[in-house]
Amino acid sequence: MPPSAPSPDDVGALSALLPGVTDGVLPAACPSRTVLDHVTSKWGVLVIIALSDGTHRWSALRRVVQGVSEKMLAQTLRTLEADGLVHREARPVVPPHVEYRLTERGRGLAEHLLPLMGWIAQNADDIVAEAATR
Amino acid sequence: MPPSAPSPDDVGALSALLPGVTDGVLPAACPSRTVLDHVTSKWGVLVIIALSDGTHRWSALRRVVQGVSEKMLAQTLRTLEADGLVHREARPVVPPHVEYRLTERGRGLAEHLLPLMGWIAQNADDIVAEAATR
DNA sequence: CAGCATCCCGTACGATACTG
DNA sequence: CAGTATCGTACGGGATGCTG
Repeated sequence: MPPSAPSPDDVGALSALLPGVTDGVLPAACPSRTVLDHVTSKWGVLVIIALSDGTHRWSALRRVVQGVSEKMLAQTLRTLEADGLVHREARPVVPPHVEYRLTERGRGLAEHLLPLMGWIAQNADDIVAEAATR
Repeated sequence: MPPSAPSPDDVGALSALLPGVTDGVLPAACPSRTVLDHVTSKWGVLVIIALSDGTHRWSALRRVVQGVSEKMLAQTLRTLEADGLVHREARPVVPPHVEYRLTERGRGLAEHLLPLMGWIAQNADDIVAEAATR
């Protein structure tokens, strides 16, 4: 298969929609894919959403993000922390008191996730109702 | 919001950020969670992004969304189709010719995913570089 | 070309128990 | 209170082969 085959279809307008981001293709092994996987991990979006209104303690996060296990909450927070999206602050008191909040970078991301969540919440009822009929 | 209101951290300002969406909690079993799971499934975001610049054939999608297997591409497309986000059109010719495009609803969703992808693409290098040092 | 069926494996995930 | 440690399983998801 000749790599020079100029097909007007496969080199779409993606590059125009995501300027400087793609050359008409979404590469498998690239930093964007890694970050996307972290963010769209099972609990990533929900944790970031939960933190977008300010600082929360571990126990508060467990209550807000309903259904998350201790293990997964910890793992998700570790990943987001390593990515510089979440800041962890532990106060050396007894009993322990640990707070989590978004970093500057995390807030930048949340600015995109909040509208997305809003859209989903507005359309979810219609979508699942429709999907149930098939 | 009146400052006199005793907001003890667990009833956060989430409700204000996502008006009418949450009462300070992100419920486990609800339509929003279902749709979120569909969209943030491993290939959901990428397929929608790939379709945001117009109609694409099956084979084109496989080329654009690099790394996706036939099975997962099919499964993702079925789910998105059932959710009314993607439209499938098969032309009864030999050999088969099947086209996919976003529905109106799907375009509404893409309007939120594109900026998100843009942000990720811009920040991914820094994030991955930083995360590697830990 | 577009895709389903089948097999099979790794790991993501949850439940439980334990600790600083 | 805020986690780790350990274990077991379900399921996501890849590889292959077959079909309309």
